[in-house]
Amino acid sequence: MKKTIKLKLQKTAQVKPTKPFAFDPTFHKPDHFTSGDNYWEPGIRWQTWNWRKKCLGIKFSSKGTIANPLIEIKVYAKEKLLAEFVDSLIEEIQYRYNFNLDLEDFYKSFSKDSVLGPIFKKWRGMRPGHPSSLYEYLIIGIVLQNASVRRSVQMFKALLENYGTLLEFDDKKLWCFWSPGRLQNVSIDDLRTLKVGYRAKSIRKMDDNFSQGLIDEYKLRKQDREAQMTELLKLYGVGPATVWYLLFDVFHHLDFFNHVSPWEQKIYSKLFFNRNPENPVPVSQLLKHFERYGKYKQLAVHYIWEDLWWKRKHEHIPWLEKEIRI
DNA sequence: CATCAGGGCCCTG
DNA sequence: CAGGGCCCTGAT
Repeated sequence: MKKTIKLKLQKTAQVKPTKPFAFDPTFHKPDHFTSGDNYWEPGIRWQTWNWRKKCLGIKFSSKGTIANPLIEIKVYAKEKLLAEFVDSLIEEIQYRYNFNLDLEDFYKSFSKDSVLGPIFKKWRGMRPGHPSSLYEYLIIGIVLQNASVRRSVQMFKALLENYGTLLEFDDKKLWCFWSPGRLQNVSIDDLRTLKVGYRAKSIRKMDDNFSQGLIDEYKLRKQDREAQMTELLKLYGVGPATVWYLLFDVFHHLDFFNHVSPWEQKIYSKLFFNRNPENPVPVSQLLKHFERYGKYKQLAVHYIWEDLWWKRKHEHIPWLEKEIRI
C-alpha cells in the first residue's frame, strides 16, 4: 500500500464564470470514465490536479445559481503556495472548464430545434471541458483504444495506482496523476504487467515525447485546428479517434465532428433514426445529419450525448446498456 | 474448454 | 489503401 500524502488547505478563491453556468453537468460528466482521481456530489467536485509537477487537491463548490453563478475553489497542497502559482492554476482551471465560454449564440440559434430545445431546458449553462492536461488526456486516450469501458477503467486505475500519488484532502483520498517524464525509468515490460497490453509501447513513447520536450501543450493551443491535428497525429499511438477527442476536450473546438466509432454509430442511429443496432445508419449519413448544427456541431453532439448519459443515471435504458458494456 | 470481437493504431505489402 | 496483428477480457 502506498503512502498517503496529507494536504492542507492553502488557498480559497472565488470565481465568477460567464452566465448562465450550470455546476453539476459541467463538473460531472457521467460518460467520463476516469476514476480514483475525482469525486462528485451535487454542488461539489473534488479533483486532484498535477500543476507544474505539484500534486494538489481541489474542491470546487457551487456558491451561486445558474443565472448568477459563483464557484468557490479550495486548493489543498502539502506546502504553502506562491500567489503566482495559484493565479496560474486558477487561470488554467478557467480554461479547462470553459468558465468564460459564451453560450448565448448557441442557445439562440437552436432553441427551436426539436432535439436541442428540450435539452437546453435541462442543461442550460453546461460547459464542455475536461480537467486533464494534454499529457494526461493522451494517456487516457490510449487506454480507451480497442477496449470496453470496464477494461479502460481497469488499465487507468492500474497506471494511476502505480505511478500516481495518493493524496488525502478534505477527508477524501484520491490519486493524483504523475508528471510527464515519470515513466522514463519504467520499461515496457513493467507497463505490461499492468495489463495494458500492446498499449505499453504507446504509453512509454508518449512519456518520451514529453520528457524530451517534443510537444508543448500551450504552444499547440495557439495554433489552428489543422496544425494541431497534424502535430497530434505524428505522435505514436495517436490516430483519428484519439485526435477527435483531443480537439474537443483539450483544445475546445466546438465545430469539429468527423469521427463516429462503431458503438457510437449504433447509439446515434437509435437516437436519431430509431434504428436497431444490428442495422445502423452509415457514418456518412450521421455526419451529414449533424451539419445542421454548423459551427456548433460538436457542442451539439456533447449536449445530446451528456443528456443521454444523465438519463441513464436515473432510468434503465436496455438498448443503451447493451451497447456500452460497462 | 476454445474462440472471438472489441470505444484503434501501426506497419506491411 | 487494405488488412493483419496486437494485448487482454468477457461473452458465447
